Amino acid sequence: MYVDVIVDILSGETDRIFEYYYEGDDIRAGERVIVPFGRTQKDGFVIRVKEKADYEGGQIRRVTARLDAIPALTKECLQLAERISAEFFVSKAAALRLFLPTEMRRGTVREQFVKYAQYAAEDFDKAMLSLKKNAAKQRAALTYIREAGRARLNELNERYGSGAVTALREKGFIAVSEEKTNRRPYTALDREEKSVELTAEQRAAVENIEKTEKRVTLLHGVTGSGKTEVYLTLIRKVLDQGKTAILLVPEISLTPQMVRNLRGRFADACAILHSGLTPGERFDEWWRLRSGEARIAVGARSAVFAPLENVGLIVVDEEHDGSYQSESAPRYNTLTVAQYRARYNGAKVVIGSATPSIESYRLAKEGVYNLAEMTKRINQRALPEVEIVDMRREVRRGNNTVFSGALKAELKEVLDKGQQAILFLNQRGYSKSVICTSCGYVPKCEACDVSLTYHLEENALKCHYCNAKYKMIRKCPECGSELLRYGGIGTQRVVNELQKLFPSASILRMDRDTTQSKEGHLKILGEFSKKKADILVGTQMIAKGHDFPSVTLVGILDGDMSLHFADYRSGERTFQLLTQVAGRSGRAGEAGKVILQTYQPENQVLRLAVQYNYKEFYEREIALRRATGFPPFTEIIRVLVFGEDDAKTREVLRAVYEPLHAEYEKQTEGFRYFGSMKAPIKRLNNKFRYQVLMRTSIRNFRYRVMEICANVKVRGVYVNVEVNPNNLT
DNA sequence: AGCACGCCGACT
DNA sequence: GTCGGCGTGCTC
Repeated sequence: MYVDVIVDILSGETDRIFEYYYEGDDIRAGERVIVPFGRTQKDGFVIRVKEKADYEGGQIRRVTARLDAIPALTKECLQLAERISAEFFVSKAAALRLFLPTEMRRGTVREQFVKYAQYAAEDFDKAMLSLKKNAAKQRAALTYIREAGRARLNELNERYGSGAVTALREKGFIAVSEEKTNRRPYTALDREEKSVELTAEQRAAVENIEKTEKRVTLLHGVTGSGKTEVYLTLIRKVLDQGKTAILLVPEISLTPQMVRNLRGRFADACAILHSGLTPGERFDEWWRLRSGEARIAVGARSAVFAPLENVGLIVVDEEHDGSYQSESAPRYNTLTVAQYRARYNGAKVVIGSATPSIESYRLAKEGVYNLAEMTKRINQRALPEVEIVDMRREVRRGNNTVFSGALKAELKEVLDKGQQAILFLNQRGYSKSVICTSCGYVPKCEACDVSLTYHLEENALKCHYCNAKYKMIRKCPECGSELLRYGGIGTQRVVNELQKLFPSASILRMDRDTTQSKEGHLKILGEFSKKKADILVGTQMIAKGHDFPSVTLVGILDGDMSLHFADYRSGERTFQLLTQVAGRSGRAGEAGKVILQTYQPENQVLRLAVQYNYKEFYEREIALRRATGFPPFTEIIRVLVFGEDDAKTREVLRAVYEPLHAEYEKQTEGFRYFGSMKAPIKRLNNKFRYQVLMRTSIRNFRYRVMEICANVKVRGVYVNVEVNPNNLT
């Protein structure tokens, strides 16, 4: 037989089919093989098996070895990889790699075996008699193993000493066998089954989703409306039909909660896939899915590539979350991949959120997606009351700390009552926006209505979407104040100031630095929920999905910071964030309180978030997008060209720019913006970076862009094509 | 991505 | 004279 192979090399030059010969007809598409390549041996993916060869340019060489007992990739994976490669401008090898955990490729991780001792004596009494008088340990061990039938060898060794156990083995009274074990993550999260009665609204949502002919359902349910229970019910039904399911959550920090629910309901039928597992755990969980032992995959975005067959349902929880877009190569969009998989399998996709992304909600409103809504919280509990605190007034009063008077007072009360509080602040962005702390003014681009970013080298403010340059301001043009502030505040500083304010309070910090270790999120959250600390200070990672019954106060220190990110989605992100954060307060019993500190108390996005008024927010936002020409009315396409050699990189930039510009000239009216420039980060990892940025309403223009970029192949210079990137760095 | 082939500068 | 720099071409 002949096979088409994609060699596992990440280079544009080699990213095409190479043909090999295999003696025999038992080789399958989807297997991984070792093949001779030039004068080396390389790993490769068999993507097709055929009777005759097509290659006529020279000798066809033989496959050196086969790597998989069962093909690591299914037919579906192969097809999907092909589409992903075409859709996201990713090489075929890179797309194929997505389907395998890294430890599969490196081969460093093996299956783990555990030795078991088995009772093997023919006649117990005879055996006992044959033992020497002083061999008390051996007698005890033999008696034990007869009772137990079998036991782990190392456990037996510990109890009776390895000498005695070895002696029994030699006499043939016990036999030792090896068995494969699965390394299992989060064993601490196992719990008993608990069935929950669905509310009328939840039942209606389930029915709605089951009934619809549409592939995708957007489940829009307010915070606390019990979306998880709807997912679990749907998964149960899908499993009952003999199918499998994938459940995606936005971040690793959220998996434990979901795992707890799933383990309770489905025990070992669920497997976890994400980067926080140890290599051994990931390897075993992956194989449990591949072999059919586990039928539900849970995890962050990469779990959409779970090696399941016959998928009946893909759930994307918190669908608005930015982490579903892969920001580093290979770039892909999880929702798009989920839809491909669903179409292939005839499965349904359910995307859920309390604050859907503008794009998704629009598709639902237009009838492309099915829409299911849940408007009531379970237990009818009220959403917490949000108080907006005007930080400009604090500044005027001479309070230059990050805590307003109101927040301090509330914190004191919480501490006195022995309750808990969460203080939330935004991640310090890479880009610095400017805000007037006297009046809340933020400089914005006149053309794009996006916050400007301060560039130190040029001492200027720039718009990242159209490259417009503005003079840096020393004074606020609105109120003349010189009290301008750049960027955000850090968690460390907040903790320090807080400790000074409340010396006896115990404070936990949760941010990227403190959650590096394995299951670090879990540890911090665990400590906090066990009430080992009074106050938890953190960035957005604490905003998501955790339940802390005794938290009665949530403070948002810089409620408008996310509004000023240099991003057309900053309004959307802010609304989502505030809604989520507020949802952390008062989840059980007592009503919670939320304090939102801001320099722009009159801002409409904040107002609507405080009222939990998504629909009005959506109407406002979609009108704004239409007016300013941002997605979903246009697509932002960015071609990033980078390389170590500046001159060569510029040459490549020219080579893509020129044909693109010709397209632009042909249909200028289809573009909102077109230009080329240095990337906002001009040099990264020793590489010079340039970009062509465009905003166009021409449908499918991205494919034209990819076509053009695919034609430019220069060694040492890399070209990326991104559509609606989450950040422009 | 590797690896070899091939054509120009400073060394035993 | 040659050792070795990295530009270019090829891998079924």
